[in-house]
Amino acid sequence: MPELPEVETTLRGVSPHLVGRRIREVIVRESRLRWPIPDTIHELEGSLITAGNRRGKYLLFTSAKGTLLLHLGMSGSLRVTDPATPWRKHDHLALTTDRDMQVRLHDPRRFGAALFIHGDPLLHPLLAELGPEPLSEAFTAAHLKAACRGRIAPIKSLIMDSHIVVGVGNIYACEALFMAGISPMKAAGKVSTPRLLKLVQAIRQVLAASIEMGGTTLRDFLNEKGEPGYFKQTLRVYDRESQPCPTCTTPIQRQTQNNRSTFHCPKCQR
DNA sequence: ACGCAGGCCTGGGCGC
DNA sequence: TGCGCCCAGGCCTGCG
Repeated sequence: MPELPEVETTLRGVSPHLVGRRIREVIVRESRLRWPIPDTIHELEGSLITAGNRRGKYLLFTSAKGTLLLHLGMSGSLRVTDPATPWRKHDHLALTTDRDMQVRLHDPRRFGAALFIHGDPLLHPLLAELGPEPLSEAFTAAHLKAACRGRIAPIKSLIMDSHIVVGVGNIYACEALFMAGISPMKAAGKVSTPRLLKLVQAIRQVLAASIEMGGTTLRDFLNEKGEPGYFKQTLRVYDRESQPCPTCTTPIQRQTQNNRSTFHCPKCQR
């Protein structure tokens, strides 16, 4: 579900309720996520959360004891709620704060994760090898060009590879490639440098615009208040099979790449 | 090293 | 109404 804009939206929504707050209680109702929730997560109890950050699609909440790492997987979301609110099915984890509020992790498919990391989280194997943040200055055309050199894999696979650039999932990969006029199937190594520059700009633009609108709610993404994001209405190719291309009216095509749906305009994207 | 398919899960929508 | 199939914002693992 969530790509970078949805994770960023979640971070912004949840941070005011966690950062500067002390965790009173950690409640684990279902520990079987992508990896088991470790017992060490209870070390958060009594701890002050001093910072909330995002690295790629990972959320990081810092305490003196260690860092809480959350990943929302395909179907995860965080909700800020009163502790008295009835639990929903698939509410797996909750943090109760000293303000008597709860942040609950809801994740029907359980592809998400909640880990507790001692020491520098950026050295954790999940984070250590990640590529640059797409909205940072480190994500440049030169970087993308170097990553694409000699690669015969489709360009879409490369921009969805978190070792090359983080945060770009299926929706925004399709959208950015449309904006840049590049076919998702084109071999990465064969995309010209000017077009790679356009792609970098398109990725930045589409992610920033989506964050502005609170992310994309396709089916089930909701922010910390349970509200949807509004970027879906802005999508130009994703989930629009057979609908007219907004530029040239050619029907948008859907096909499968790496077991994922790809949407593109066969005329505008080469 | 690289490219790809499979697997992890649940739930919604569809055709029969 | 029910069943089986396909599909879904991610990403790790293991194969050739």
